[in-house]
Amino acid sequence: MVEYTLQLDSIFASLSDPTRRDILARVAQDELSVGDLVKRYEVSFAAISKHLMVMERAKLITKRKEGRKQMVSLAPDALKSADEYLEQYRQMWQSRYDKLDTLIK
Amino acid sequence: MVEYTLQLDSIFASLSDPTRRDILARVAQDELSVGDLVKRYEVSFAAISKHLMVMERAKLITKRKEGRKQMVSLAPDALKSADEYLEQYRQMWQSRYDKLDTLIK
DNA sequence: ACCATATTGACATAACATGGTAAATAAAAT
DNA sequence: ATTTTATTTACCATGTTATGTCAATATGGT
Repeated sequence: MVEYTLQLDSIFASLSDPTRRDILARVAQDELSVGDLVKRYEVSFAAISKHLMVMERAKLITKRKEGRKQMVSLAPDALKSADEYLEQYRQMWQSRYDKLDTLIK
Repeated sequence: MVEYTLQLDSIFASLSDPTRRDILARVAQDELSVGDLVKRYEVSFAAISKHLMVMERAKLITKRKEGRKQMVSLAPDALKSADEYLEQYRQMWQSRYDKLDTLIK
């Protein structure tokens, strides 16, 4: 069986690393260069560059050349498919809460 | 930096595997034994058992002993923290759409 | 007690992830 | 043209994951 959604594999794999989630949160606020990001972590330039590649493959971020810098920002609709995936389950626990609500009243 | 949310690490890591997502979808529908699940995939009993352990650690599923079987079901609130995580970003792309909407009108 | 069924544990292995250093590339500044 | 700055690649070590086989354990049926 197993769905055909390779997209989700890479998105969720990206999100499973705390450094990458942190990077995502930062670039969602401001566009930042790779070097800007490196300054905020204890790891090497190369390590961050690799995290960014993982995130770019998952289409969570986009890069834009600006002179010799690479500016990183949140991709439009970055987390949309992840969200759509959760949607189905959201309805389940929502309805569970609704039932609880009803019981309470 | 880097958040303290180890919970999210294991949830997203769990979801990054298509077999595990598929298992989740199945047990969200019905409670199934480990053996029932094994029948649906081409991999070994042990492999499925391990996938289930990963998902159990992430608190996505729960197991319940019934005789010599282990019945697997979706954990209550399984994906809630993942959903809460996405929530912040949801607002971002939502507002982007709203702006687009405004432009169109 | 014995056998069949269901599941996990131990161990092996191949693949992949992560992170380091150093070399390579690219663009800007001098 | 050379140097400096920004970033990526290549290469290496280590750790983790996915999966397999086979042994061990647990439960239920006869």
